[in-house]
Amino acid sequence: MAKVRTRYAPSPTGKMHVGNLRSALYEFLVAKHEGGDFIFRLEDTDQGRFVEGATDFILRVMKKTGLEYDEGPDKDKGYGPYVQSERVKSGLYMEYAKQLVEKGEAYYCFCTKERLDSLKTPANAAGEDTEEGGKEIRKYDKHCLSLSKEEIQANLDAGMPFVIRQNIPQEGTTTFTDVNYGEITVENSELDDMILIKSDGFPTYNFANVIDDHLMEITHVVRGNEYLSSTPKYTRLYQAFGWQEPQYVHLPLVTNEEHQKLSKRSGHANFEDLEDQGFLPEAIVNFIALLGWSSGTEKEIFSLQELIEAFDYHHINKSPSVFDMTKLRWMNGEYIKNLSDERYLEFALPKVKEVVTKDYDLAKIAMLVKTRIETFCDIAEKIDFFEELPEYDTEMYVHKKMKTTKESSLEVLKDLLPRLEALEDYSIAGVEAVLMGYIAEKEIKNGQGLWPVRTAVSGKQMTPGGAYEIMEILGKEESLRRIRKAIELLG
RNA sequence: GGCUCGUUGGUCAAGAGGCUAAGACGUCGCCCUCUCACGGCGAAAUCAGCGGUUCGAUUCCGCUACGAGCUGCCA
Repeated sequence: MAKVRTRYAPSPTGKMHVGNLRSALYEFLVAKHEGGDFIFRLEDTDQGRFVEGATDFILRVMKKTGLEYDEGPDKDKGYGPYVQSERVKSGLYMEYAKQLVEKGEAYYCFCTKERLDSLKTPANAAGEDTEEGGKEIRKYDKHCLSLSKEEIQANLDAGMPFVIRQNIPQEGTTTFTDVNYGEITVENSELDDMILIKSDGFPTYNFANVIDDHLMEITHVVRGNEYLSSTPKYTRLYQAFGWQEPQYVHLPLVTNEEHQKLSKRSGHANFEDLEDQGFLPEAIVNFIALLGWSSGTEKEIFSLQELIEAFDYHHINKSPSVFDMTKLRWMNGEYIKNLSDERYLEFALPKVKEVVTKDYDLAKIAMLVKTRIETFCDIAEKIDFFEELPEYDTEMYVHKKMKTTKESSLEVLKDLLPRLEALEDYSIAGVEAVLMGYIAEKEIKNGQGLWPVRTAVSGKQMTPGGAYEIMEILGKEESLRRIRKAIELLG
């Protein structure tokens, strides 16, 4: 059996959409699972939509996510060039298009935009108005197919702009097989004579795609569901050339919470947005891998390597899936917890520095929240009290479950103040010894003693870590200052 | 409008004629605990509807509803 070859062929028209990233990931996985090759090809035939820097964006994301390609613009293994605009220069697409014209499978079309538009106007579709109304012609009427060889040559000689269209028969049906969706058959009369070569001489995506996939010996075409409807046209192209079709693996759509197509505005449309929101590349990859595919086991956390081993494209879902930010957040939290402390700090420290400017042990602060955050952007609001004691309501000292009141809290703090002032070893262990010693001595519950202290030094009901940890980080001077402040507020 | 595809809890999903219909996220409760988390335990919650086929349908077929994609000299 021939070696599996898949390709990711994006158009450089913007940032990397997560839908595209998932296609790229699946293409990568299909190839790698079978020990095949993953090819990167740039489909930049639409000069109008080209966005400066978009290629770099895409390349950067692929690098970050670990989707390393075996062949690409900078890795020519004999199938290059891998950039379509460069291939255009060789006149390759035009040659193939002309081959099709020779065979009668394609034809020159000189129709103007005006004529084409008039075809689409219901009012001009004389005689077509049925009771259903709204009759609109959406297909080209093969007007130029009837042009004689002489007429065509004359038009060409006169320098008239032209396109080359595929000639699809009006009769019969076309059938193709998708690995995921099965056999699909459509009436040829439903198919439009799509343009192969545009008037600027560039091939359309549809045409270049077929030519390049064949020339590059792509065995599996993995792409979004949105191409399902145009696949029959590709099938006809392959048949017209007498080429063998690749295996098609169409992927279900990824939607937002409203079941709509993911849009740029929804916040999870592209990879860089997600990164900015504090998500790790590995978590993003893991999450989108599970959108439309399941290993069939209970395992949900997969490294890229594990995905390669487990991925079987025969188990891809058919129905669209919602991009659930809540679950992504959970998964990201799992990845954060599993990060080595070193790598965790690389991401976390910058976030801590944004909030804490005082001379505290920032790494200790960062470690306090490691199991308490889901994204790195959650850090700020959890540690802000280190920088400055927030204004707080003394009602916070009243806690039924802890059995604390303002009075009992005041007493605890007053009792503890001199003991802490006398404490030299202001470490977690040192502080703990003092606090627990006091609690034991007074025969009160841990909460009765610790709640007031933690509240006093943090000014918050909820804090990452407990009283000892916070006090050690704040240091003796600052924590005592906060305790005195509390006594003052309660007094 | 036409064509194509889809529909298992709120979400991701397993399932592939007979099961109390897995598991995960989220939600709720309990345990742990100085708070919040982590961790542990448990609960509620699903086969879109209607007809067939069958001894028996989530699973097969049809229809309806709903959703989505395509219908570009975009990809």
